[in-house]
Amino acid sequence: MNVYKPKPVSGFPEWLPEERLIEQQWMDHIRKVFESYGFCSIETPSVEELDVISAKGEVDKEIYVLERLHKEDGDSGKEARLALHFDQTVPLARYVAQHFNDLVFPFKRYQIQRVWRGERPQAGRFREFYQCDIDVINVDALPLHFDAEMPAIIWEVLSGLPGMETEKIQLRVSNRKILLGLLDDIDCDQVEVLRILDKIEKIGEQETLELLQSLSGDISGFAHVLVKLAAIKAINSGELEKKLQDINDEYILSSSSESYVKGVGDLKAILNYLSHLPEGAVVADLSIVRGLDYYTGTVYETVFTDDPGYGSICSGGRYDDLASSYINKKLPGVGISIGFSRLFDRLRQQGNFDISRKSPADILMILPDEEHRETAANAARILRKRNFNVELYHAPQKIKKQLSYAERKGIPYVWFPDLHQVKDMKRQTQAEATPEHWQPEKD
RNA sequence: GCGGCUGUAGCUCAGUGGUAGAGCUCUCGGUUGUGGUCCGAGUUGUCGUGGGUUCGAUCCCCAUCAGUCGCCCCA
Repeated sequence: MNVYKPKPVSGFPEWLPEERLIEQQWMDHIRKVFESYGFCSIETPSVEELDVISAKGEVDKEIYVLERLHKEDGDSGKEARLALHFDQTVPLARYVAQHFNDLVFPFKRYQIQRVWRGERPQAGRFREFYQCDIDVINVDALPLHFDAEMPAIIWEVLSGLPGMETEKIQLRVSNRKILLGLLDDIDCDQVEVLRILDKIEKIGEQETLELLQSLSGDISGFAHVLVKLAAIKAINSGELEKKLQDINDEYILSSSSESYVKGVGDLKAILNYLSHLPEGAVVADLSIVRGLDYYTGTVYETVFTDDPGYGSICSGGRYDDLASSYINKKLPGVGISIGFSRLFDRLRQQGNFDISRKSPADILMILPDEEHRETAANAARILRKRNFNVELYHAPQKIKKQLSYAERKGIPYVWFPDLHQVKDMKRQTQAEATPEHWQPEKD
């Protein structure tokens, strides 16, 4: 016999039932918190036309395109090329533009879907993964309060996830206007400068400085100031103010830049709005700039405090006008996205999950013999009506075998319909019970 | 796309120039209807793929594919 030996497809994760059970709990929790802030749910197709994804110009992302196997040679010119979306922001922009007249603004939506990126998989990096996005989009102008609401929601979501109890995380906030404002008068490649400053935590201040000084343009004389700025971390607006002042005293920043002043002001205001969160939950970190080019103001990143190198598990920011490629309106927005799969897989590998239950069943109904099948089925029906999940064992096999089955599946209770008794597998106790009145003991 | 490491049973891995092993898992049993422990028995592999060296290769060489880590980039 020749069998095809399956191999996992790298970067396309799948979980065992016990892990999937936790994953579903996570999604339920996330949805509940999002909805508690009034966000509504939408779902967009897995694919967009390639023209939509590349509307802003060239696409340097690793995007999967879809192709029909039986496509004929002449077809290619007629059909729009389809691509799997690599984030949920571009589909959102298209969605908002398309349904503009039917939406109520500010439009607050959440979206929990898979996205695809054809990058090389690594720890915490997949080619197919879930993102949980929330965004607020408004017409013409969007209040700054929303920039502060994002981290508050995320903090509530993340700190309430099963398995996160022992994890320390930190939301880092900055504003792109701060560094960009200072770079305005300087002849340099701004994107390249930000890209280098973004690495400061990884490569250190010294190497960051050297990289900046190796750039062409007028940057080298200014590099040490930028490094000092990017190194700033502050847990509240007072500390941020002070640290900026220190640098200003020493180097006489050209803080006359309108953009710089606005960026600092917005960032301080956000920190003040978030003062109700535990200290250190959200910090200002001026090295955060984010790679995506559409962010224009506030930017977010989230890391494990003890392992920032794992990468951001939740990022986002503010954009002035995302949908300009699709509609002739000004639609500013702010959004943030939980890297669900990255976060989930880390906690899974660390063994943070209680994976004792491999089935949603609360009760295994024993089938003692064929004569008791009706009695057993009936008891199961009554219990199901009372919102218990009940599995009726499939064959009148030895009790030993049926119990072993419950044990292996992690089903916490076993019901003996002939004896009118329930066994608590964990406590190893067995007691009389009726399907109409039985209640599990509280933990 | 670039660089390092790896590729042997379902899983984790050992091993030798002369056609392979351990642990775990799994299945069954340990008589009279109550799981996890323990004991006993049993199943499992084209030693990633193709070529070369050799009397002979899973072990040496080359290529290739796949995995993995780092870079790039990002959730």
